[in-house]
Amino acid sequence: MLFIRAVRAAHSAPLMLDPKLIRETPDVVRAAIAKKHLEVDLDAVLAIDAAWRNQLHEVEALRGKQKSANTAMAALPKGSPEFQAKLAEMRAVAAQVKELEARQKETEEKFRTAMLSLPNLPHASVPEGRTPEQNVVFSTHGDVTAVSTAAKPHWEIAGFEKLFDFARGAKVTGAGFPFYVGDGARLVRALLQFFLEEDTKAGYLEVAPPIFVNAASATATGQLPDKEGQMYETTPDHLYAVPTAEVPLTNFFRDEIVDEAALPICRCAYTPCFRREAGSYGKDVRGLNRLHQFDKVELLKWVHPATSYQELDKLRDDAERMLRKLELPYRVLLMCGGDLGFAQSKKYDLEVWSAGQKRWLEVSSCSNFEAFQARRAQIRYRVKETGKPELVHTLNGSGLAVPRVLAALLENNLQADGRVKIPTALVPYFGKEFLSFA
RNA sequence: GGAGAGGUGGCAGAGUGGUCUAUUGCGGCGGUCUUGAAAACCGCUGUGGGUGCAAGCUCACCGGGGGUUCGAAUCCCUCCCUCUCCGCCA
Repeated sequence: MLFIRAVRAAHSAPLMLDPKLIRETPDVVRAAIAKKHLEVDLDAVLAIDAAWRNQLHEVEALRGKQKSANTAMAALPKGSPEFQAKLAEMRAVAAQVKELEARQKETEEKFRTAMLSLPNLPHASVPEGRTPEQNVVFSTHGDVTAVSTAAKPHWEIAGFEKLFDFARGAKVTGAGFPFYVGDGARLVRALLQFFLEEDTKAGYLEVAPPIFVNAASATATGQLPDKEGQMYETTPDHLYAVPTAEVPLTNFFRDEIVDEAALPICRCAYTPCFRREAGSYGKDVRGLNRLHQFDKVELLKWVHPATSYQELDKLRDDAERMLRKLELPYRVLLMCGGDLGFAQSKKYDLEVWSAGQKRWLEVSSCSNFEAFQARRAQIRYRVKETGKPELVHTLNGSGLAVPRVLAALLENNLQADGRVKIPTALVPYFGKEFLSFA
């Protein structure tokens, strides 16, 4: 039932790539898809497209016939023999239209489904590569070796379970839904406040969005139909708990035309994020590394296509700045073609150094979607010179995700006496200089 | 949750089966007049698809979906949303 709804929403939505791009320069599209190391039968898509256009022409010709017959019949007296003759003739045409239209709609649905299988095309600056190992280390910040001797994984810190109560969370809800208690809760609140203040200072307008969305919204940002099993879904209203604030935020301007002068539009939003993480059990799930519910501030931009890559650099730097202020060592990865998401044109990952686990934790992912999401969500701006609407480019990135920043902070700042030193920039928000597990 | 009223272009607001190719007004754009502006007057006005080098031509769109009919903004079914009143409630 729900699946049908979702699919219907997807098909009524416009396509994700410009069909003209595929018709006119199929080789460019083929090369771009190859860079993402995805298997797509473009020729099949083109064949369906050609069939659909043929059928469209047939239907249009018949509809034109109906239209002119209409005006003719309107001028004739109802009972006249001419009227009767025309009526009989048009009865047959109507039946034909009905049949052809049904066939054409069927083909159109096939075409849309095929189009949904086509990924967004990677930007020219995206490095070649198939696996995560082939991502490029774009930059590294801070000293990774300095704090590594005394550190231990955060879940092994004495008293950890008092502030981060996983056992009771599991009892009350399930695994991956911890309670944050005392200084634990206080630190979460301090980080969120810090992030929102920093983002607001950087020019992002704060928004508190709904944390449930409908199927149409989830489809526009690409959660549906592909990732349906990754979201929590409500009964009986069939709403989805947001996996990220990106979903409600991006949909804010869905089906709207914004002012060209208003671009770039920059917004930030805190929401809890809900992810089922189906299929990821047993892997990197200890402690705060991977949760079903976590807190995150998301950064989102709607920009003019001409400036979207400069805006991506700025967005990435806005996210990075917070890690610098928190004095956490981190690195920036530039994702290679094979590790880029389906919808992204270019993506940077920010990874914070986890001194106790001795590994990098992803805390932000900054992406340019170009017009991919905007086409699906029909978000456009009016070009002043031509007066015509054009698709905006959308960008987003975390700014930042709380639990992994928290994990790194606990591990990197653990003192010999068992307390955790709060970074100077965070002290005004936390209210004290040390977090205590006692 | 109950009862009622509605949903039409950027906005306001007509239209209840047939030149609707959606009346009109406001706003916006262009022009005439003017030293300049205002006023007045004249013209233009949305979105998407297909086709074409282009001008253009063509089809669809009156909240969404479906149906009746030769023909639907208009009639029927269904879903969504808004407003008013009642009830409940943080």
